[in-house]
Amino acid sequence: MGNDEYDLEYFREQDFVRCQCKKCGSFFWTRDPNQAICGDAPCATYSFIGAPIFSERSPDEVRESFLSFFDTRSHTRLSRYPVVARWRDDIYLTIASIADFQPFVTSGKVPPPANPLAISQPCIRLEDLESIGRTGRHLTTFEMMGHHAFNKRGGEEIYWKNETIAYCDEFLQQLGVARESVTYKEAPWYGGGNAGPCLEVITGGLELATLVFMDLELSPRGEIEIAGQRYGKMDTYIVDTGYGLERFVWASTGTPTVYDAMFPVVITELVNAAGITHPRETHPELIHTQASLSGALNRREIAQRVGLPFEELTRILEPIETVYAIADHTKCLAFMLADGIVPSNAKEGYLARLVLRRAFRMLKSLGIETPLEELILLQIKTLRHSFPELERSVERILEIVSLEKQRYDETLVKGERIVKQLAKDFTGKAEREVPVDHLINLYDTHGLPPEFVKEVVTAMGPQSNGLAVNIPENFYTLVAKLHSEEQKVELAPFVERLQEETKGIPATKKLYYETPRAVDFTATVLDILDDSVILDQTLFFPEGGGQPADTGYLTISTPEEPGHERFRVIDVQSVEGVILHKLADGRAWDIPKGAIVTGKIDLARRMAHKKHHTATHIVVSAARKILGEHVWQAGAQKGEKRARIDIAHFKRISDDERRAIEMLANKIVMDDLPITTGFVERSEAEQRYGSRIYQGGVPVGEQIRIVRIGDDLDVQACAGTHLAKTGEVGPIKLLRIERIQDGVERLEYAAGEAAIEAIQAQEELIKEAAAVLKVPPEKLPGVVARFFAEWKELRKETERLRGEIADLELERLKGHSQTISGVKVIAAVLPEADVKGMLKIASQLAGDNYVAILLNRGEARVSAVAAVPKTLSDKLHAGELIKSVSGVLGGSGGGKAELAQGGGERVELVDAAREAGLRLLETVLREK
RNA sequence: GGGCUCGUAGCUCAGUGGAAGAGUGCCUCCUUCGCGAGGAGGAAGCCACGGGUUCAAAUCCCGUCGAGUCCA
Repeated sequence: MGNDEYDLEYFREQDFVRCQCKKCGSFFWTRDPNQAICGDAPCATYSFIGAPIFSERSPDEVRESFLSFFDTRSHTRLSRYPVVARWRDDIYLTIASIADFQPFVTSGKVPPPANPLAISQPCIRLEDLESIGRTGRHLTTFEMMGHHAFNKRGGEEIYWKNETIAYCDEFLQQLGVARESVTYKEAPWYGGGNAGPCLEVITGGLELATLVFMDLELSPRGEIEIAGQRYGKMDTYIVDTGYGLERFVWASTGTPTVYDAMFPVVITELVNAAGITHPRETHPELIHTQASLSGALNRREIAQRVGLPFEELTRILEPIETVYAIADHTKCLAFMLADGIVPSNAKEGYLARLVLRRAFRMLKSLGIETPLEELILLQIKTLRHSFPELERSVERILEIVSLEKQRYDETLVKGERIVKQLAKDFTGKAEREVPVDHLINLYDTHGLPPEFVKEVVTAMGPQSNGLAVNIPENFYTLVAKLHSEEQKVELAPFVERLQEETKGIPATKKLYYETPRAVDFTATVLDILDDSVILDQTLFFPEGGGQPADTGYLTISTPEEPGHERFRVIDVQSVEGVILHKLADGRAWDIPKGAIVTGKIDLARRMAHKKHHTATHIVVSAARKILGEHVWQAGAQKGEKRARIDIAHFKRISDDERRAIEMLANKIVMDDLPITTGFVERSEAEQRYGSRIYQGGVPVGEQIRIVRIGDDLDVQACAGTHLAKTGEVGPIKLLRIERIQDGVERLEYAAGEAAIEAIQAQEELIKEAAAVLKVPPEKLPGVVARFFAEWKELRKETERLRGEIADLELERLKGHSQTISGVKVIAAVLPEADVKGMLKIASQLAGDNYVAILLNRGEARVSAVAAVPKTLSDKLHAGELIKSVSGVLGGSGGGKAELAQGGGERVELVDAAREAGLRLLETVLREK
């Protein structure tokens, strides 16, 4: 990016000068020709602490003044998007206002909902979690106020750089910011695959806004290099501005931190609950100085500047910093949970759990008893004027947070036991310090942060035997390193090639939408690609949205020879609107280009898919009714015999809920509601139905296909084939529910004929089971329970009887002993005995100073047991003895010196094995 | 989406290839005016489930189900 990017008419007209910062060397534009530094942290300090830049404004006032400023300048005001970015597959959270329009609007594939537009978008960023509360300016949740203009090369330009800066200048002046105090700093921006020149808008040492002129995208053959990657010009160029709402509020109050400006109510509540005093009251001057310097210097440097030991400064600041962080986290959670994130061990749910657990930990560290959910509700109360929608979710938030608290407490209790056990394991060892890899392992597998491990070990006192826990500075980096080696596989080049090759081919006409009930059609062959045929139009539905492809036949028809050759269609795929029909046995090349073909789809298969697809919409809508508004489809797969959906829910679905969902789904079927489908303008659909239409994913294109059941009972953007009325689905049977990850439940169900088949199969199972027991099916549970109880009784009885038999055998065998070299020996074949019994007999014989070799004789296997009295066991190893006996039997064996077992399959050699054992005894005992 | 743990008596867990264990709780009896407590004895296990390897599997391998946790 060259310097000319910033050499703008507006700057020249307004008598700006371009200067270079004496400290950081970056270039900036200012109306003050004597300005030496860029004015940004860390080059400058905050000059507005205690001296607001303009008159005090509430968050609501700042937002309204921004939006109405752009209202009157022909921008359309948009309502906010959710903080969870469901429309994107590359990020979980909405991290900027422009994120609402990526990737399809920014790339030009989809027109913007309005142009130009203005929005105040709540965003969540968790990258700097550790800094929250400490720096005075970092927030996990902030509102990015943005005005955006989407320009297309060759089209009419909405506006570009000059207007953007003029708007900014004017807006700041309207608020009362002095013209000369504003600096525009050049700061090339890149991120998320895009890049472009950018100006940071700074006053009072604080960056209030960022004006990005996005016109580059990642491109391997691009001419511009930024941070080691190559970028090329985009087909579009976009004004992407971000005005930090919280920064404006802060600048208007001049409080020590942005938290004091944004969360006065929550902070007061927390300070009281913790029984501390805000250091603003106890150390007003210190706080003023430290706040002013906080953008420019680190904690150690500030301590030096104010003449306090580092530890002393930390002691004063730490409690209030924790309060700040809790205030921040409660707002973050209010948005996350209200927008439907379900805490989980994976995906966006994990991020919610991360924040929840940090909040729990911080509350505990301050000794605050107030439940977290109450603090979140307090946040919602203070936010309700701007975001009334948060209040709708209060009940669910209460339940989720208290459930999470319970889970958190459980892992801590469990963690404490694990750590104590670990400490015990170390008592015998020479090491007096827990190795780092142990700490990493505890965190990775059990979620126990090293600080917690240290706490527990310290609390053990003398019991820990002086065990030390030293936490390395870079602990979390080490954890990250552990995971960094997992690399992802690249997008298959195959798909890219297909995209390349289908570029010149017109999109296939989709007859399956136009004539949904048709079975056959005629079409012209446009091209052949690999194993696939491309037609000008088709009835074959390509795989997509969890619905498998249609199958069927293509038949070549020439006027002379109608229907002379038939080809099986085994798969159908859509590549950028071009539909590929894959033929069996690679026979696509047997069809000439330009040929007229007739196609016929497998109707039974298509009907089964339709039923399962419509059933999917019905089940999701039923689940939403029964479980709550947060239920969100996380994935789906339809088939001929069954279908499944994954939905977000914060606890296991109970049997009662399962039955209620099944019943409601079938009621929707019985109500025989009409299903309407049709293409609608994207922005119109979004405005009318909200983001719930994207349950099944976000389609590309200006027009999206909307499928509605009844009177908006369920509305989704969906490309699949559907029935005309819910009654056609037939019965819906929930087959099973499994939890595929924490917070995500998978429902499996069958619809139509498949449902009946599933019910019949279940019936058959019960019938078969009942037939075995010769009882009527309804008696099954009772009888099975009784049988199981009886089986356990009998097992115990057998055990007892075996013991008795062993005792009897013991006495009998003693009468059959022989003496070898002065040692009493019993070697016997006990045809009926079991291994356990033989072990018992043998060990008792050994207790009475006999050497025992016992063999049983099963149908296919001989088991052998040997026992040697303790006094002899150093001379004669029972394991060795049994090895030689078992060797004869074609097997092996082993065990302890006093008791061993083995066996083999040569049943006919039992007696030979016994003899072999005796011979070995003779040899060994003679040597003794 | 990927990684790592775990599933054994009602509960908490040991056992890592050769006879299923401990602590705690439970039951009975003894001691005591009674309670707390102490002593003696006892009951309690499909070692999650299904395969495989082996003479032998709670233990090793594969799969299923259930749970925990970290990372993107």
